[in-house]
Amino acid sequence: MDPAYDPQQVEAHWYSRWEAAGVFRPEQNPGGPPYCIVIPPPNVTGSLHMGHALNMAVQDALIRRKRMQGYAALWVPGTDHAGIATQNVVERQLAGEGLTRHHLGREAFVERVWEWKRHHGGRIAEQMRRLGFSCDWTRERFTMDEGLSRAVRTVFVRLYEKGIVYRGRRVINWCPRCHTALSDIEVEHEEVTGELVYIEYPFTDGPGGIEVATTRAETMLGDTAVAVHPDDERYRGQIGRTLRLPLVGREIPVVGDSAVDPAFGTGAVKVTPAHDPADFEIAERAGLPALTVLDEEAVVTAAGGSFAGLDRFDARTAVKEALAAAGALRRTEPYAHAVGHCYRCGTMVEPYLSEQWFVKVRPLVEPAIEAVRRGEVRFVPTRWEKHYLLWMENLRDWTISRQIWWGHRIPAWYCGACGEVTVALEDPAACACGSAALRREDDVLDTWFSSALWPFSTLGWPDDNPDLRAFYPNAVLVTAYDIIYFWVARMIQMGLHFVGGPPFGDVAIHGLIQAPDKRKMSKSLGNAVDPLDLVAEHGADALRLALVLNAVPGHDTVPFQVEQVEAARRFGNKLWNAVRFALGHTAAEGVPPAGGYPGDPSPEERWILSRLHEVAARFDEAFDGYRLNEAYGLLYSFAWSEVCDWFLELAKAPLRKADGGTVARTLGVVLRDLLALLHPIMPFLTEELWSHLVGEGFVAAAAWPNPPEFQGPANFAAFQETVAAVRRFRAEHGLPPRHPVEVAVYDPEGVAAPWWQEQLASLAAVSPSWAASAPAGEGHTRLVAGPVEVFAALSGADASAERERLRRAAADAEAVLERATVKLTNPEFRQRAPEAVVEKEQARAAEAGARLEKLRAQLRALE
RNA sequence: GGGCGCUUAGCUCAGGUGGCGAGAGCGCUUCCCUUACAAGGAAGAGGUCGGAGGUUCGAGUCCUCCAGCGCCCA
Repeated sequence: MDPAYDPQQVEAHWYSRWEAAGVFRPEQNPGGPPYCIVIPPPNVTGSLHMGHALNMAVQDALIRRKRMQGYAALWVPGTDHAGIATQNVVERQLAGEGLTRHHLGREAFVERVWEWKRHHGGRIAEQMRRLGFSCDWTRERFTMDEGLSRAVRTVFVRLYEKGIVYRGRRVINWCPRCHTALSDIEVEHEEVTGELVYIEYPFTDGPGGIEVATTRAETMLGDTAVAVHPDDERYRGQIGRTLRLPLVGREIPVVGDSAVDPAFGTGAVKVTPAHDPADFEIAERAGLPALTVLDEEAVVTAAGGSFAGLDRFDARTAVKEALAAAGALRRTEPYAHAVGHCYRCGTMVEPYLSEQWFVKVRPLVEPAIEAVRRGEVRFVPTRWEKHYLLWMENLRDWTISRQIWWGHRIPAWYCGACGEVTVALEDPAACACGSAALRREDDVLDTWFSSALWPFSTLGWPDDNPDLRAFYPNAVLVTAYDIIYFWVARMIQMGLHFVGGPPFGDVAIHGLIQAPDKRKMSKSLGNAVDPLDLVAEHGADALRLALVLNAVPGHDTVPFQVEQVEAARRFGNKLWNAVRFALGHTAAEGVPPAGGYPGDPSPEERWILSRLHEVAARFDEAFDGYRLNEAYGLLYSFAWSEVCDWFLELAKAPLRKADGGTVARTLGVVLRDLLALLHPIMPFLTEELWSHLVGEGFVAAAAWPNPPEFQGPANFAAFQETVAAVRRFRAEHGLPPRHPVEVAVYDPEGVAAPWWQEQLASLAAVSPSWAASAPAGEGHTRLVAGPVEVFAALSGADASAERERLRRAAADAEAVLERATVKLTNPEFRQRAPEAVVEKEQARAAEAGARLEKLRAQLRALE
């Protein structure tokens, strides 16, 4: 083995070996209970970003551990077709050739997208392999696959038949750049400072008028009424009167509607039914016409008279100027409000009246709320449950049609003869009326509609099959909180409705990656780090460990710094070298892939074995609660601060001897278990080290460690403190680390054991004599290590520095004693605090008191 | 306007159900190339736990209010 860990070299060859051996398939553990995770499918257009890396690192850790625990573990990979995003990508490509999709026509364009997908759609899968994610690629899925498309179509048809999917004409969110409708949650609201414009609409039948306020002045061209609250005394008498719309000249009525907020603006609102969802509802109630004045491009239509042809923003300026010229513009004031933007392209969304397909959410939502309330689906951490419920309870119908070409085309046909709509699983040849003049719906479905089916469509639904039976419901869904609404909520709805049970038991939520500038990491903000760059430099293992260590459950953000990845890589180097050290001593007898714990371990071995048992147990507990940061933090410090810093050092002395007992074996077994415990998060390095240390099978397919309980030696802490005391003595006196110091150990309580002698020589570079009583006289000082005292010769050390050290130590002991005494002299503390706490405080006081006494005695001796 | 999260060492952050004598990584200081590792080891410095009240024998941890930062929803 090389003296240094090289991630590139280690990570080059394992993935293909695992895959070839079928390790990632659930068939690996044929008898095991099923455990399934479906991946939140990334966009087929996308490349792996840090958020994916974290999300998938968590899933891989879960799945690899379950696999080692004997489960038939299945992680289904795949991508979604990302309708709008993918179409945008290919359209951009076409634009480079001076073409639009309309030049090609629908069929050729869709074929072009498929071609793009064949060439570039596999990128993210390659990146996932590079990161070591153990998906079952033989079950890879794509939302546009034949099978998944059939699932989509089946769901659509069945929901239509139940009246849950319907077609309707209303104001929806429209992206004028993508030329499509968007659902409510695909609109991102951004606070902007705009302008509230006050316009006077004069009465037609007398003097005066009504002043209205709006941020979108151009929409006044499409006003068909002014609405006021029926109880608003200012306007009560005006309802039923008629106003003349400035610039346009149209006569419009004043109507009463209780949806109007009397506190907003002047309390009178202009009603533009075709360009505002709330106005549309008012218009429906009042029987008002809707006039479309902005077209699909957000350009003023012919209905806008002289403003026709102007872009919405130019129109806004022009209308305001015209109003001012006409004397109708009363005033303007700055106004901060949230404006919707397209989540795919960032363009300002325009409310737009059009015919769309919707999902009626009420019937689906109720069972989905119940499933969470009853605990059939559990959010981890639980606080996300509140978000979920709040959202579900206030849901509006979901707009599912998209005016694009790439996606699942809606299976609806309109009859040219009778006008009937036919929705069917199989393409119909004719309408029920007998006419063959059928025209298929042009629109496709929201990509999220197909994503909602992912937990079962990937398993072969609607066909009954062994995968669906074994792996539905999935065990857990791992996702960032930002797609709870987009995805999680809808999966629960669809799973309950179509498969009869919730799609998963647990929903493990993690945060979003935060860049060092404290903002969300994103390409558009320019603060993104490419995970593949980090992998190239530090290795996938280091990246994975760093991400998971920093993902604290319950936090919105996962802070990311390159330094953390570097630290994780150094941890890898530490492990590498620990194994390298062990190999020199374990090679002869080998380390078995499981078991092999010593029957008669030395005290040092018992110590590390007892710790191994405790750490493994605590690791499992934290891990099972999805507290992976805690679980791996535990392993990190155990590996570094206990195994390497102490046990490896303790092993050296026995290993130097001809008969080292079972130390080599214990070292091998402890490291082996450590590798297995770390494997789910650092798959490559642990596999490489396993091949050197164990040399048999894959750790990826090894049994999960279950180290037996051992009783560690009493007073191991006193030993560590004794070593530390000697080291500190040298450091404080400026003596080199192994500078000879003559010491005598006084151990009145008899806590020291025979093995101390050898280990003090090895770790502290001293060969103590054992004093029967506290040595008196000058020329030495006294180091207090709990119940043990070390008398160190002062030759070569500065007595005044030593006095200073003793004074500081005494002050420290005094402070501790003081704090403890205050508590203990409080009768209420003794009475009310639990006994264990009181005892602990007493012990602390006793220890500090004894220490103080010894230090003072020594101080007197040196003065 | 409603809801949520955050504020702990120079920096970035951990600290389930209150017992903390407050931890980690990075950075900093001193010593050490001791044959696992200098990507390292040993020893150390560094904190009125955002502010003010309250509950409690005891508050970084629970409650109220305030300030600042961030996110979501309307």
